[in-house]
Amino acid sequence: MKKKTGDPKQRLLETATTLFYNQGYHATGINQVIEEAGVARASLYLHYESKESLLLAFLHQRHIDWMDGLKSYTGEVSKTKEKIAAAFDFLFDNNEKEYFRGCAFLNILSETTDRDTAVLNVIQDHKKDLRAFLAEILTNEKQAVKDHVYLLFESAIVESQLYRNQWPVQEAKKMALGLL
Amino acid sequence: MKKKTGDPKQRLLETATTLFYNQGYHATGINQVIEEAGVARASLYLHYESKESLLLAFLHQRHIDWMDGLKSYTGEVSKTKEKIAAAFDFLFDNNEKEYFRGCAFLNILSETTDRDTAVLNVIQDHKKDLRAFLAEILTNEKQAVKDHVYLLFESAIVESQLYRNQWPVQEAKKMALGLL
DNA sequence: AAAAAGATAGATCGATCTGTCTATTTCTCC
DNA sequence: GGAGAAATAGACAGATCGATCTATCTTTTT
Repeated sequence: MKKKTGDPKQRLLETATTLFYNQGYHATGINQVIEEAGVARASLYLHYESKESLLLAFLHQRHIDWMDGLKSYTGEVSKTKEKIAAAFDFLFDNNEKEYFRGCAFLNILSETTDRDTAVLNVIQDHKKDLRAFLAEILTNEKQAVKDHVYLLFESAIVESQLYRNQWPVQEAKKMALGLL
Repeated sequence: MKKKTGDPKQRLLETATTLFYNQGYHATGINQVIEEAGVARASLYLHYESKESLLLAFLHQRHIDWMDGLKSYTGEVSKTKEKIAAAFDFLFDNNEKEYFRGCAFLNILSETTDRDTAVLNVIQDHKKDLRAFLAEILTNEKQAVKDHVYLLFESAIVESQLYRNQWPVQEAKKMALGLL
């Protein structure tokens, strides 16, 4: 029993976020979640009907928070190139803050089969939103450039997680800016 | 009990490959492995000292097989551009054969924490080998181009898994060839 | 103050988990 | 055919899994 601030539902979501993100979904047991959230077992099932619904709640909240973070970075500047640069800087800072744990959605994707359609949909929707957001910044660019920047952005996330190093973010940033 | 061809050790590795790759490491239990391999429980621990060592054997074999497959594609042609095109074609065909299950190494990476140093090392070594292999094909190109192609190659894998669609492979292929 | 809702601890469920062990059978090789 | 290795089935251990349930306590609302 650790946390004690906020209401139980909020603490469960926060704890699940930390655990699912840092050790994975299947590697995290419900017992650990309730223990670290300081919440009774029955309270979990009062607010979430199953472990999977807790996962969905986590992904949903993560999408909001992550996109908000990204928007706060790109919103600080006005030019297209600056916004793209800011987007990569967001990845850079995230890596520092979250110890190169990579993309929460892609990580869960790896644990997901085609049968988990609800989970798969949330993940795909998140990436579609991200892709649309980048495309809007690049509104005056050709579709090929929009796609290209998106693909570099994605590999920056994955590869920095893989190598536990910022070089993919910095390289991908240079390449993306070079396309504009 | 399903498989019955080949020796038990081989069947265990084949079954573990299928299961770890398609449903994930933590989602796969040892019981399912031995049941589908048609092998006694004791036989598993005769050949592999733990579940993790079976995972390491899977990753090791997968590295060999996957790189062999890649080399057989690029070995068919002689020009640099053709080899890069062939590398992306390999991804394309892999997606068809393996139902967009993506990169075995990146999938396991998502289930791996910093404490699993043995697993993490195998994954990083695989990607280093891949990167070196692409760099060798691009031996006459600048380092920035080598890195760029590598990053596009990686996102082609990840994004086609995400969308269950070949467009990222085809787009990344065009972009990579456009750099040369 | 009474009623309703929220939260608690903890027992319990059946299933599954990784790993060990024994005892028996099958195979290989000389 | 005989010795030794390999493989087998299956019991077993001890822990954990996700989920349900009861019964009690606390908080909020009216």
